Amino acid sequence: MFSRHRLLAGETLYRKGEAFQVVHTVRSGSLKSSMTLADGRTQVCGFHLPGEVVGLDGMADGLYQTTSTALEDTQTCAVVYVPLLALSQRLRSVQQSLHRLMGHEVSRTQWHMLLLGSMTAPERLAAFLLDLSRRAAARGYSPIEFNLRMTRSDIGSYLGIRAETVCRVLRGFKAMNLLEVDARHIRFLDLPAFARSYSATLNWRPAAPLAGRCA
Amino acid sequence: MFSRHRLLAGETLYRKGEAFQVVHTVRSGSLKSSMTLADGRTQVCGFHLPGEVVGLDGMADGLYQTTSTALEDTQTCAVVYVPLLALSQRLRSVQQSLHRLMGHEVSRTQWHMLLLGSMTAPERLAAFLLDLSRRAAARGYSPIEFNLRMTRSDIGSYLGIRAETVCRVLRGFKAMNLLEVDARHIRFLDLPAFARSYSATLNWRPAAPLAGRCA
DNA sequence: CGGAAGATTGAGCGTAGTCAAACCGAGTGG
DNA sequence: CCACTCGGTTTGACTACGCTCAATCTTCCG
Repeated sequence: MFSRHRLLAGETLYRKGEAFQVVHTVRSGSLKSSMTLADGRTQVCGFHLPGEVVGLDGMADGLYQTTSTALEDTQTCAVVYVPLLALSQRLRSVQQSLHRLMGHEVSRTQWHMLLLGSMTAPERLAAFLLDLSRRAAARGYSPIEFNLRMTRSDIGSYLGIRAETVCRVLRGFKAMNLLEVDARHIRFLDLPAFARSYSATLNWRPAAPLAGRCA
Repeated sequence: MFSRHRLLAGETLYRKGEAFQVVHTVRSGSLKSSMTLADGRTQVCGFHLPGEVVGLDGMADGLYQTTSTALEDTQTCAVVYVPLLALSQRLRSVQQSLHRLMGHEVSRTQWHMLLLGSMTAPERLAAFLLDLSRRAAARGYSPIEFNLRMTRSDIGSYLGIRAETVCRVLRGFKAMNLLEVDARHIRFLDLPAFARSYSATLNWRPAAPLAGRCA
């Protein structure tokens, strides 16, 4: 029912269209999941950090809808879906975890629709950074200082803006003394103030990790 | 376990923050679900037609994340969640339907992220119209001719553009002899051609309705 | 009939996109 | 150890798509 996976940066965990057999929990490293249009335009749908769950989008009709790619050396724990289903029929707690997880996936993507449909570029980037900050804190790391694991293009795609715009907006934040940016390292100079000025963008909290451990 | 609800245009089925108790299937009429930012900007997250299911976003943590509003006189069938859970533990088919439904909700919103993040205004509107066309067909109505139940503002919000842009793009389609627009009535003049020219935007298919009937 | 909400259209503007060049850092191989 | 390459990042100049604001028109109800 459980198995380990090891990926190098750039390798895929699964691809759009593959048969959905397992969901994964991230043990270390990080992933992005993305969709692609016929003409090559792609949209990053999410970034996945340790403790989080990937692959639920395959549940709709047994085929993955996105492609999941490692951003760095990454280890996951694959959980086979069919026995998980059976287990959730016997154990109410498993059923509940599974439903909460899926519910969170729904509300996370809905919240992201709000971001993509209604926010300006600086608001999007602020929401993104605050989200990463919170997720870092949730895993026991500093919320005011962390490294981005993804490229500017990935960030831009995720936020519906261009990589160049990501650069310019970061420069803007820097100029306003809101944060320090050194390549992929981010440090907030006054996180509460930053959060306050973009509080409208601060609205969503991460899901609790799947109960139970990797075998 | 089941109960009927009747709404007039503009009335809400549930509001963000309310306790999640039930999911609804739409029996007649139509609804929109939306999220709102602190400063009043809103994002329409979806439109819901007869046969479709509303309210799954409450599953994340027991509170609805969106507000669901009737676009016209509407009837729904409410299904109480707790007994539904119990039922899904006994009947594999119910469990399966529920999971597929949630999976579809995930992939629908992911697909919409792609639209909001990567497509131009005409592409978005084309995707929207083609989606409505397909859903009309799925319910046994003409895919080439139908009435919009929502305002231009709602469409714009849903697509991440302004109502004025919706008008202008519709006028553009009209000028290209792709379709006729009379207020809220849409008629495709050559649906296959239209679908072909915007095939990149055509990528998602609707969920099967929830098995079983309203008591 | 009158009022309100929605739809349409136009003019002008601004945010973010495009294109292109320079820069940087990490690997690789001579 | 340095030169070279290659992806990724940064910056600038210019453009354009879609937004804003405002006026007008239409439709729908009370």
